[in-house]
Amino acid sequence: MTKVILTKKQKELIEHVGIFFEHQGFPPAVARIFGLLLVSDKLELSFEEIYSSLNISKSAASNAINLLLNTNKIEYITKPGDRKRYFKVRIDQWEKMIKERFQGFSSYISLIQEIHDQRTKNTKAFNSSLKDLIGFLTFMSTEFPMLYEKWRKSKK
Amino acid sequence: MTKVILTKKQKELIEHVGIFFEHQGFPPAVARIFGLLLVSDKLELSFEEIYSSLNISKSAASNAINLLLNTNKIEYITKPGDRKRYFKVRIDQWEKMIKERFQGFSSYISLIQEIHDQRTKNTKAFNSSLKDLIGFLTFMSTEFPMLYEKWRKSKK
DNA sequence: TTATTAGTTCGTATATAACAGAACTAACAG
DNA sequence: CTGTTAGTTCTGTTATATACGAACTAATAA
Repeated sequence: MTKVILTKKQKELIEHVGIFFEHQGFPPAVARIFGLLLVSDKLELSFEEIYSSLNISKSAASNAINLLLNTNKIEYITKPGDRKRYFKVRIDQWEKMIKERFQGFSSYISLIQEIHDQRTKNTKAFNSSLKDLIGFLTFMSTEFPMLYEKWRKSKK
Repeated sequence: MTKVILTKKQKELIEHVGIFFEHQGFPPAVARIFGLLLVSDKLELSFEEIYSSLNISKSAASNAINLLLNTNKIEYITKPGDRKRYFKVRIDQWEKMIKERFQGFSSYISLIQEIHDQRTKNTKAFNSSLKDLIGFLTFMSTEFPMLYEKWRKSKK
């Protein structure tokens, strides 16, 4: 029972983060583990610390951790002469996550384009709204990388 | 059985659109109905046309349509001396949908802020990455409205 | 060689989402 | 009044997601 010590506030925040990530489509246990790793004072937690701190089963923890590893949300480190793995948030990957959110646009664009292309020509106003939408999303997806550069420079 | 006539290509596209909206979190039947209304030559479809064209039950259609109405994805019109309602996509609402996508950022920001504020001060690098992330998202959420204006002007 | 540790895998229970079908309701039509 | 239409609500079924717990495995330790 190598639990991580957590204040009441931290426990509440883990639930809060958990619910947030559930809304993003993660299963409850996955979302809690991610929350724990974000909130805990200790950044690198062992398998046992994770499942015992959250009162979830080993199997649930195993599956959840593997999901988080596979989607690059977390990674693990090892220590010489220690068989355990220590899991931590891949905070370095946040840029990628944000970009993925924008990437969503491009599949949105091609879907709407596909709809537009097969539509009857008789519904002019509707088709032109679709065109508008495509135009806007295309504009956004070209502007976004520039905006990103702008921010990167302003940071220095 | 007042089915809408659909080409094979249109039927396929409805499924394609359906799967896309399933990924966005809509139930299958809801996603199909939305797909049908986007793809069909006829823009305004009656209750019966919808459920019979998609081979879904009346109850499924009723619930799905109400969900789409409640979330402003569709609306309906009526015709004098005709008790039916004719449902159509609220294409005018697409701007709002995009904005909602960005609105998501602000709740993301406040969550990360909350995590950052309660963290131990001992994990400097990690905390500073969180700060970076907050800075970037804040930057994006202020720049977005400007970008939107830029597009609107360029359109005219 | 035996025990322990660090996880994984498998079978099972539980909850819930999604839909079908039938019964129902409200409005209007004849 | 009686029937019909347009849609809703209720009940039951099925499929799937999630997690538990126990058995298992592979590596190290003693």
